[in-house]
Amino acid sequence: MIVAGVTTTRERRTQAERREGTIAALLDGTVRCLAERGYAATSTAAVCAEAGVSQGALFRHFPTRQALLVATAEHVATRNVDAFRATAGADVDTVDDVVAVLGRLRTIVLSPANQTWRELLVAARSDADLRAALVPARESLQAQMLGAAADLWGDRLRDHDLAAVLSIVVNMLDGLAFSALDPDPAAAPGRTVERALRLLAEMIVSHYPQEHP
Amino acid sequence: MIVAGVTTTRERRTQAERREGTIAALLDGTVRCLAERGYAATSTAAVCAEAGVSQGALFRHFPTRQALLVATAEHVATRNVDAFRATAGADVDTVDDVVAVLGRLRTIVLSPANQTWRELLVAARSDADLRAALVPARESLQAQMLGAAADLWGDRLRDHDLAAVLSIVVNMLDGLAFSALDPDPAAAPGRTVERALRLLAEMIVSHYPQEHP
DNA sequence: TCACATAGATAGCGAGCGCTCACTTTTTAT
DNA sequence: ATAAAAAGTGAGCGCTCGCTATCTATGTGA
Repeated sequence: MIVAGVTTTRERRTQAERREGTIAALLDGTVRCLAERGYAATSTAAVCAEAGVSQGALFRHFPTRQALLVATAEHVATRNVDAFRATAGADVDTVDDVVAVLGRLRTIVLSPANQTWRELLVAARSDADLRAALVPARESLQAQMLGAAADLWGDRLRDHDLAAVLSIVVNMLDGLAFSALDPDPAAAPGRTVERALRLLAEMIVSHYPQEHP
Repeated sequence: MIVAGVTTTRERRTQAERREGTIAALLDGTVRCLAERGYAATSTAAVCAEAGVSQGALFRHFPTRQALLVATAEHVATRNVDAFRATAGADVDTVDDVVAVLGRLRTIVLSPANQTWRELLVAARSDADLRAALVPARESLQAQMLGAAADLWGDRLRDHDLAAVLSIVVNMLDGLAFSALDPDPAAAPGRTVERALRLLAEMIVSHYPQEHP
């Protein structure tokens, strides 16, 4: 005990603040574990070590490991949409514009938050409960990405093509991220990826409705 | 013991035949486990149950679980190339031709053999040894797919665009397969995938070098 | 035929997993 | 001030995992 008037360095927090703090630490720890070590190595013990809390604290707030993972999925889903929206507002007039946008989208897709989301998607394939829990987050994510794509290309592509272009772009970038065997990005021989992205940009721009000069 | 002349139902096999038989059973069992239950649930016990052999038999032929998985990866890599090559030889003159080819490629990508390969790719991301072991198979796979693509589009696309188109197509199909949350394929709302594939086909055909009539 | 090498089966070990429980510490309500 | 409630701790339980040791069955070469 400390003499009155000289407070300890430990700050006083309400129960709600403590609760939110450790939950946030657990979610962040889970994201880091999933992105760095993968789904299988994301044990409750590993998450707790990363978050700096005890296992008892984890199981106070999440009844099961899967509940923690589902909460993490919803956590990163919102982050991913925000990052995706941030790319909107750029120009997409020329091929070079589109190449720049695709490059920025690529770095977003390779980010830890997206890596986490992908890890959970794969795990959900063999886990019916996780799969069901991921569906809502996934649908809202897709809807919001479509909205962001409309901001980008809304006056360049008709609605009919918008969703299709979005599907091509994000699935290709996801496919690249999934099957990247080299830890270093852009280590592919001959810069195939760069050429593929430029070709895709050319294809997209050439499908803009013709303007009559 | 049975009287001479009346052989038992059990056939007599050489040691080499027994060996190859159980190894083949183990590899097939591993493929089935990976495709149906996923990487984490592909335990040595599960594989042995699927293959109908004992754990002792498994560890006689494969010193470790990872060795079994690496062998399985090389096993399916060759299968995948064969399936991919089989799509070559079709026409790709019209948009409808290309749509048909993309549809066939899509079913190949969704096959169990490819699902297995994808499961191993993801696991390799957080397992340096598995990753290193997968690199050769992956490179030969890419090279052979490029060869098959040349058979398909060799006289329609110049070399410069060939690898780029291949990258777009297979990465998009892989991305679709990776992030498919619905067990039923083509259950997406509004047939977005079909429209995306058709748009991609249109884009590819419209990038054929112009012929002067 | 028979000693030997190879193939396969079975029991079980140590480690790590998800999770529980008895307990202490901190905040809140009276 | 004090009792109740909530948050957080850490030892440990039951279980499954990859893997080993020991044993039996089967084919091989002399």
